[in-house]
Amino acid sequence: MPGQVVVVPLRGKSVVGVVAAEKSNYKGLVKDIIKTLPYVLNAKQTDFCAWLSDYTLTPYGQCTRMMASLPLKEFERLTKDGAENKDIALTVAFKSAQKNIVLTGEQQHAVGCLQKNYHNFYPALLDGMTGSGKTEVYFKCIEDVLKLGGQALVLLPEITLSEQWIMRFKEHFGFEPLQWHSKTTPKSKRIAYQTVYEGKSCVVVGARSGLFLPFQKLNFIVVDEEHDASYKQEEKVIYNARDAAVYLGKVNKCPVVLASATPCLETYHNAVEGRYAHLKLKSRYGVETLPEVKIIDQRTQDPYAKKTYISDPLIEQTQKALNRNEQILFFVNKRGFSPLTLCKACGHRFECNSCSGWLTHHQKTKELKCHHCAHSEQYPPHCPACGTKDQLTGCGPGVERLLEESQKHFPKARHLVVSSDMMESNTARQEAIQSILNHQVDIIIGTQMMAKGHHFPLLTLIGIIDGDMGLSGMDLRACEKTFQMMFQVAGRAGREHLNGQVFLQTYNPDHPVIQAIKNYDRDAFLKAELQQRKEFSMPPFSRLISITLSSLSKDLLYRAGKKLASRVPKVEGVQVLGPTVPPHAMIRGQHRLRFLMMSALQVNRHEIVKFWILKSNLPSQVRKHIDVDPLSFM
DNA sequence: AGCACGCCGACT
DNA sequence: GTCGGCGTGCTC
Repeated sequence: MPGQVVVVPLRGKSVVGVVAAEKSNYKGLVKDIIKTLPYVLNAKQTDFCAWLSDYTLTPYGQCTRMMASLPLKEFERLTKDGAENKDIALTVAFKSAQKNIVLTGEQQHAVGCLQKNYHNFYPALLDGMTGSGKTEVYFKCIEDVLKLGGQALVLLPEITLSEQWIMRFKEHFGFEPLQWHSKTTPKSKRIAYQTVYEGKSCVVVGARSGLFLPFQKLNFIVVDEEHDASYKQEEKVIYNARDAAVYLGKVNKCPVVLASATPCLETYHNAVEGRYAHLKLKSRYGVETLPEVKIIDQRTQDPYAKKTYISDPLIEQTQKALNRNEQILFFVNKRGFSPLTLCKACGHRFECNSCSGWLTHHQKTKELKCHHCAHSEQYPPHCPACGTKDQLTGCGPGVERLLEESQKHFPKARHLVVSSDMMESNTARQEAIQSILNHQVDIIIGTQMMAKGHHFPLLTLIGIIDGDMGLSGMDLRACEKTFQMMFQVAGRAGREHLNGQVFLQTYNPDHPVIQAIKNYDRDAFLKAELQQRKEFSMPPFSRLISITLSSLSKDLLYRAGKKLASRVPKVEGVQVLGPTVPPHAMIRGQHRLRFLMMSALQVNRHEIVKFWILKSNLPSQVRKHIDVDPLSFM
C-alpha cells in the first residue's frame, strides 16, 4: 500500500523506507520487504512529498524518507512504548480561564483574521517589531486550536538556542510543547512522533524537519522569524522550510503565519500583492525608544594606519558605559582570530589544500582551520614559504582579534567571547547566557549568534565592527541579509532604556542600507530593494535555479560544463548564465562549475531543467547539485 | 563542515 | 534506561 512504512534491505543493511507504489505499477528494481511497520503516511503527507520532490527536483524517495523520520531502532521501540501524553485540552481550558491577556486592537484584529480561517488555507505575514506582540497573537490561535482538539506546528530557526521561547510557551499554556530538532533526545522524539501520529491534540515546536512529522489533523502553522536563512536546507533535499510550510498549509487547509520584523523580500512582496494576508502590528514602544544608531565613517579611521578595529568614538562610549556599570557588545561576524593570515616578509598566504579559501587562525587552539572542510593544522612559528620567524600577521577582524584589542583598551573589563563554535554545546551556551544576565561580564564579543534570541537588560551599547560585510558582495541577497542582521543587532541595545546606543562602523556611510538602518526605516529599505530587483528582473520578479557541477577531476568537470553549455535551453523568457567558476572554485577537493538559470514567472522552469540537466547523461563522477530558489551563491 | 553512529561514563 | 559528550567516518 503506498505510504506504508516498511523495512527494506539496502547496501547490505536494513533501513526504513516508504512504499511509493504497488509492484505491478513499477517496472524498475523492487526490493523485498523485510518487515511492515505499523505506520502509514496519509494522503496529505504523500501529497506534500510529491510536491516537494517536484519542486526541488529531488527523488520522491528522499522526500518520503524524511517523513519516516526515526531511526529503525526507534521505530521498533515505538510500538512498545505507546504515547505518554496526557489530554492537554483540559490543561489549556483551565489555564486560559485563569488569566486574561489583554490584546491591543491590532493584535485583536490579527487574531480575528486568523480565527475566521481555521479551516482554510490562509497564508499570512505577521509583521511587527520585537515587542509588538507577534507571539501573543499566535499563542491565542494555538490556544483555540488546542481547545478544538487540533494540532499546531511552530517552526523556529536555530531552535536549539531558543529555550526562552519554550519558557514563554510554558508560562502561557502550563505545559511543555513537544520538541523536534536535531538535538532532541531519542525518547522525546519517540513521544513526539507517536503523539502526532495518533492524532492527539498537541503543539510541536521544531526546526525545519518538523514539517515532516506525521500530523493527522494539523490546524495551524507558524514560521517564526520567517526571513531566517537557516530555514533553507542546503544538502540532500534542498528546500526552504518557509515555502514548504506554506504548501503544507495548503494541503492541510489551515492558516500559515509567517512572522518577522524584517520579512524577506519574497514574503513582503507576496503580502503587498495580496497573495498573503498582511497582518501588521506596531511596536508598543515606538521607533523613538530604539537606540540611536551612529554611523562611524571608517574612511577617516583607517585601521591599517592605526592597527585597530575599534574606532575612537566607540572606545570613548565603551568607557562611559563601563563607568555606568552597563554591558557592551562588539559584534563581529567572523569566527576565529582573523580570516586571513599572511607572512609580512614574503606575502605567503595560508590556503586550504582541498578548498579554495583561506585558513582562519584560531588563536585559542593555536590552529589554522578551514571553514569549508575539516582541515586543520598547527599554527607555525615560521613562514613555511620563506622561513622567516615572527612575521605572520592576521588580516581582517575575527572575534579573537577583537578580544585581544578590547582587552588592551579595557584591561579591567571582564570579557566574554560568544562564538558559534562554543554555542554548539548546550551547557556552555547556558553558562555564557547566565553569566551575562548575572552581570559577570562587561564586554561581550560575539558573532551572529548574538543577533538572535536573548535579551539582556544591561546591554546598552553595541559596536558593529564591520558594518560592510556583504554590502559589496556578489550575493543577490547580501543587502537584505545585512539589513536584517543589523536591524536585529541594533534592536538588542537597551530597548527599555533611553541611553541605548549603536555604533555602526562602515566604509560606505552613504549606502542606502546603512542609511535605512540608521533611520530604522524598514519599509524604505524593502521598497528600494524591490525596485532594484525589478530593474534587474531578479526575484521576486523572476525565478532562479542554480546548477552546480562538481568533480574530483577538473577535466571531466569542464567537459561536462561544455556539454551542458551546448545544450542550454533556448526558450522564451529563460536566460542561462554560465558556466562560471563560483567563489569557492574547489571544496573538499571537488572542483566546481556553476550555471544560473533565470526564468520569467510564467515559465515552467522545472520541466526545462529536467529536460536540460537530468536527461543530459553526465558521467557519474560529475555530481549535480540543483538549488531551486538559491539564497546564496557561494 | 554537517551528520549519523557508536562508545563511555554519570546519573537516578 | 537515559542523557550528554565525544571521536570517527562518510558524503547514495
